Amino acid sequence: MEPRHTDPLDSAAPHDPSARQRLLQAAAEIFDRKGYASASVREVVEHAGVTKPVLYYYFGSKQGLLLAILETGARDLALAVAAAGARAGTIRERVGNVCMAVHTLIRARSSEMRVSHATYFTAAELLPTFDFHQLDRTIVGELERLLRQGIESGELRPVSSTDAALAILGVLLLTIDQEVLRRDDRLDEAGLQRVLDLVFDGLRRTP
Amino acid sequence: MEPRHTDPLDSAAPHDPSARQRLLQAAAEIFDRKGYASASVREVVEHAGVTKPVLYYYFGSKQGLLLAILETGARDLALAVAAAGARAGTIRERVGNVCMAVHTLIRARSSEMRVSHATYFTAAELLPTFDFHQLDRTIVGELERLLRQGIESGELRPVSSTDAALAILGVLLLTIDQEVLRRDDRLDEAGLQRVLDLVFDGLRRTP
DNA sequence: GTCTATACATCGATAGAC
DNA sequence: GTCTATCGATGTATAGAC
Repeated sequence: MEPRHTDPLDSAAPHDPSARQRLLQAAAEIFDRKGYASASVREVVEHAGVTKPVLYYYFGSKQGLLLAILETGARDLALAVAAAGARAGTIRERVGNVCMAVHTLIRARSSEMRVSHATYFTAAELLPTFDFHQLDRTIVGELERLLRQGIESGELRPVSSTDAALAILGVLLLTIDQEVLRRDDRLDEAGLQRVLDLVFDGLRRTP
Repeated sequence: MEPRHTDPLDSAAPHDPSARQRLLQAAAEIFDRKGYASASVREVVEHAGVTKPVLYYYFGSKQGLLLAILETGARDLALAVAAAGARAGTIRERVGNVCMAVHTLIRARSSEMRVSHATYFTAAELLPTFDFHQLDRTIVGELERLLRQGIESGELRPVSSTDAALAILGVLLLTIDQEVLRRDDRLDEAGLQRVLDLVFDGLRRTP
């Protein structure tokens, strides 16, 4: 009877392979709707169709369940960004690909991503030991790498690649925030592309 | 014995003028550190040096206390943005003033602002009835108004003022997120200005 | 592995005296 | 207005049977 919660990414389950996965999905939905702290494990297990000891068997604690959600989300986001940045094209296109990939992933996995986003910003003292900073560095690092390439090739102006990455990150944060908030006037992919183009082309009138 | 919590912005208190204010400050710090849902009223009143009935006398409930924090924060932020945008100068300077004002206010009142920010993103179902959307519209509206002026005067390119406002909002969100997360590499005012300049001048090399 | 039943703490909020 | 004392509900987690 090994404790399974030592590796929350392992998707195989000893007896009922679906119980663990159902718990993850149910938790994402409930944590999203009521907030992690306000959600009760009773609600989660009922929504997942299991009982409390099942949750504690797989995840060890309520926090372990949250941690598993954060880890899968961060892993998939990092993978999507790396894949999008690696595709061929101009730097502007490749940066656009990264932004679209993030946008798409958040839309596709909204509950998990909203839970991750909320956790990111809520109560450092309460947080489980999860290195959001590493995810940050991965994404910003990928942007900075692309922009530095663009500067060296002459496609972009010779500015600080760090500052440029932050400018792009701003557009990314805008998209993320809007998706997370489910704003009714939120940007679709075309709108995201328009704003991104503004950052590349500038607002100032060139004389 | 009128219930005072009908107007959370009223700063006058019947007997002990400091008790209400001390509760607001203590709550901001505790909600910031542990999260609203995880913080207990016991902790808050102890940290404020009062007893539970005092809290319920002034704010009616734990949620009423949160609401009072959100309202003062939103009011002051809206006032700061309006004042900064009204000052004379080029549009680029005035937009810069707005961003700096937001940046300054968040640094000065970090607990309140972090609590507001976390609430903004956490668990719509749990949220008190607070119209964050109105604050959003105020800030974005002010940006859009300024940018439209800049477009009409010829200082800026003839782009969509809505898209341009979103591009600037991205820089603002970047600043806010960094301050809220207390990142050690977060932008100071000079850095914020550099990123803002990049958005005005563009990343692309102009041929 | 998964169940029933429960232990045990803590929560938000209030009653009633002063 | 502010106190002490407490209520009733709910929380996470676990013991013990199977």
